[in-house]
Amino acid sequence: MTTPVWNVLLEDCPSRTSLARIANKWTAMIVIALGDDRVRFGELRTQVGGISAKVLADTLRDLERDGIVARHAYDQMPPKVEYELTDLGRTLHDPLQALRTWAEAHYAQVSRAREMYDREKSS
Amino acid sequence: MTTPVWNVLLEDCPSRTSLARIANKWTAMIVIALGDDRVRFGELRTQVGGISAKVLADTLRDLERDGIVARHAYDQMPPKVEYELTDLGRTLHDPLQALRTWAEAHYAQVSRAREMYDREKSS
DNA sequence: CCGGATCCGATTCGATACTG
DNA sequence: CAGTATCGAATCGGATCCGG
Repeated sequence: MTTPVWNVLLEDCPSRTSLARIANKWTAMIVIALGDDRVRFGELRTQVGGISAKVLADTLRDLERDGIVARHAYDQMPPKVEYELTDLGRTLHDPLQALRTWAEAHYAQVSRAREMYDREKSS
Repeated sequence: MTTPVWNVLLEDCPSRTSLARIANKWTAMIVIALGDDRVRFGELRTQVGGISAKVLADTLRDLERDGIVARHAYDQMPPKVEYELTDLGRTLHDPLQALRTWAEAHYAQVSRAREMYDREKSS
């Protein structure tokens, strides 16, 4: 059995679909917010500030489809649904947390670069 | 002097703009393709398979504005423009390469999860 | 309370044509 | 060669209404 070697830089490489899923700000925020916990939909909605119910539901469905998130629906009224990372999803936590750390740690520098760029271009 | 602490999970935190820039498939592919080299526009275009000239130019401009990429334009005819990562951009290489590695390494598992999900949902 | 369904505007993306 | 301009197509994202 041969194991194909994927390369996301190649135009039609299917692995690009999984890069597209994880290299996404909503995915990053949701995976970070989930961490090691089981989190209810509404709680997730408050933890990921400003996300709409639609985007949260859509992204969670995509992540569930890709085996990154597990959905636990209780048969109750009112409904109660919890989400958590699968084993596969947990392997994503550190890489995405690294992106989050980068974004926060270097924001000041990025912001200064933007101001400088905009000042130069307007002159 | 106080150093503000950013948190991308907060709705109006400005650091979210920098997360949005880096948690993006085109950004990831371009930063990976640049690596430690100076690369011409056209070469970059072939290395990042399937990217259109418009998207490549737009993304490079955004990355230049954020101080992640440096642009070197030679005053020649025909034109010659090279791009390379800045020091800031180089700090992004490993985190984004980690995403690329994840996407390639786990694609098979993701693909199986998708097939299973789709089979269950259609029944 | 947790979504699904729908509509709609905004943004992204891609193909084509063009220019210095 | 390295873009820009323009134009649709497609995707993303938010608001609203609805249903269990």
